Amino acid sequence: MPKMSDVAKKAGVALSTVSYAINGTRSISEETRQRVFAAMEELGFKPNALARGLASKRSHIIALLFPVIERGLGFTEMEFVTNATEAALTLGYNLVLWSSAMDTVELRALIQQELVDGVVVMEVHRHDERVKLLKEIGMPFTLIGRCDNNDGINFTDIDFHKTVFDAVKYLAELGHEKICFLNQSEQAYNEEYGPVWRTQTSFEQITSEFGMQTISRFCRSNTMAGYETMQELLDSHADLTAMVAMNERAIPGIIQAITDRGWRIPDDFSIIVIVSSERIAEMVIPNLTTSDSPSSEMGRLGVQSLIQMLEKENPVVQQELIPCHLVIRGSTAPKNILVH
Amino acid sequence: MPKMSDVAKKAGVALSTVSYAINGTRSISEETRQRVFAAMEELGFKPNALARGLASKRSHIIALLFPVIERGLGFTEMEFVTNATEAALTLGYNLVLWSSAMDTVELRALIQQELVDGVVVMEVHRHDERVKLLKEIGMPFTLIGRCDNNDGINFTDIDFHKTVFDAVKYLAELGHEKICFLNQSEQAYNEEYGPVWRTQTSFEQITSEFGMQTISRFCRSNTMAGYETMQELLDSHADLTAMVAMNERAIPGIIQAITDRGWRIPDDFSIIVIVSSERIAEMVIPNLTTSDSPSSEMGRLGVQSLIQMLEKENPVVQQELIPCHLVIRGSTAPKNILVH
DNA sequence: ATGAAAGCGCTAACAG
DNA sequence: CTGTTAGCGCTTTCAT
Repeated sequence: MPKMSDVAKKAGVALSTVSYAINGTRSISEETRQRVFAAMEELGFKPNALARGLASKRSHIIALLFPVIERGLGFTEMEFVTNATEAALTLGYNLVLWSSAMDTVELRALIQQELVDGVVVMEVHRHDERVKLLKEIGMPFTLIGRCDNNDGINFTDIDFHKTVFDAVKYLAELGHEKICFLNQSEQAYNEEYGPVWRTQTSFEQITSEFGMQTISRFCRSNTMAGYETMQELLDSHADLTAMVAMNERAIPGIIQAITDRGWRIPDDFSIIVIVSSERIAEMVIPNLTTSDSPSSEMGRLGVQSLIQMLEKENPVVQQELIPCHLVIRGSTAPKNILVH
Repeated sequence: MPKMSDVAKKAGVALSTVSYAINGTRSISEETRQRVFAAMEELGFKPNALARGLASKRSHIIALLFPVIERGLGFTEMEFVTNATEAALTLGYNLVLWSSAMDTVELRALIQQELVDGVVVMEVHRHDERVKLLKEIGMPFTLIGRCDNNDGINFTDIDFHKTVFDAVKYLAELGHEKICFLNQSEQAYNEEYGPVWRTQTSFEQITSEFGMQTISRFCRSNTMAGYETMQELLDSHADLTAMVAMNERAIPGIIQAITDRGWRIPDDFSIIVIVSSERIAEMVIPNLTTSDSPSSEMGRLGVQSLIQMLEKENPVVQQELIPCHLVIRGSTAPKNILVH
């Protein structure tokens, strides 16, 4: 592998000149620039990342604290990770994966290796130990999600309030008067996991603004839980005609419970799945009306935001709230005037 | 951040002694070892990854060439990535993500940065340019999947033949005589993408061994393609009673096409989805009989295999073939003796 | 069993 | 505009 000194020799310049030519850190006469690049080309030279990082104290590596599989998700995270990787690579960074389930001790140990320049944090909770740690250490970071107090903190999050609002509004316009919200697990809510906590809060507020009764349920993320929760729900509220759900894995159970009652979707019951994706929508027939998660965009933005704070001399605090995108498909319809 | 010289000073030993104590690269008296570790503890010292890598020429970073979203990608890949990350971290390595869609020029450029010690390659094709490149450069690598010629190459792959065999055998035992295979896209087959190519070949061979007619279809990975392909298929073969499918995203369309004919699953038609997962199985009611992909295991094994070849002085070539695990659920039943 | 010192391949003062 | 050189924080030979 050729090194910088080889390039310098071949170009007939000092080693540092090659470095400056590559990094553009100081002005260089066009002529020597040409010669240096020609020499690099000829030798197939690529700077050694480790040496560069050690000398400059910038590794050009960022870490992604990404979720282990457990909660309801899948596609959306994958999309997120794909786009984050792509964005990082495009900007000349490498993305390493760290588990979001890591405790603060493990996290601190990894950070102290000084391998990464910054961290993108997924699965953020309202009060997040990891965020506290990153702040304390002084490691640059950006959140996918947000905490309770976000002063001076970069984040990219879904606009859950607008997402819930749009869904409820759409159902209300279809004539539905009793709308239920089916959230993820109560445990996630108690842990104040952002998406679960925010959507719950927003739904309560929004239904009250609409003058509606607030009906909601927590539900673990699997088919059986969806079935049972939905059974219980319809037993308690026989006049329910619509639902907003944020629990992809419970969907088949929910649909089954509705079908078992002899009701049809969307004629007798409408359902919108929020923070979802086209792929989930198409897994079911009729295709689901969903509010699609802006995962790809967030992956890109999160990384870009982190990198700008690493590279700009005085970075601005970026706090982006991106709404989900409502896509109307086959699982929603005007309220059936015939009562069930 | 404390450095090694600080530890050495505090412990009253030479800098190199600290290094040897940490790496165990040469014997050290128990007493000094104690002192060194006490000093490290006290200072909260962690070796700098970049410096260590530069000096030792081993970064303890490996790259994962992982797929962009396009093919059937989803849960299984996510599981794979999660476990690979976990395994790497456990063994003291960091995993960086590189896109599997990268061409050989980009790949070469990244490799020449000498950031990574080895590469785990996903989405392997029978004749894979990237594999050729890695060999040529002399970069250690392991495949998730395999090529046509695997002499001396480490790989971890699914045992597609056994997977197809088990599925066909199970259906045959249920009395089904005409069984179709629904594969992924013809394009993937023409590109000789491992899973698509191998399952196709195996299915042809196995049905012929069973004395069955070989009926198969390629199908793009979306609901509509599934619907149309299934329509055409049932038009051509009205006496078909069972199917093996390796195309998760086409499933809803397939089911719809069956239902549209007035047939019920599994009474009138049985279906097994291979190289799938419990999560997919549960997305549909009745829950699908699937042959689950050993993604987690492969993620772990792939990484372990790569790391052993990086660390052992004379590594053995590891070539693992892992079968999918048939889980019988609600989409398969004995052949209905009443013809359709 | 331990120490001294020469790099690893770069970046970034410092000097002209 | 360019060259010289002192590190970055480790590993690893070479001594002792």
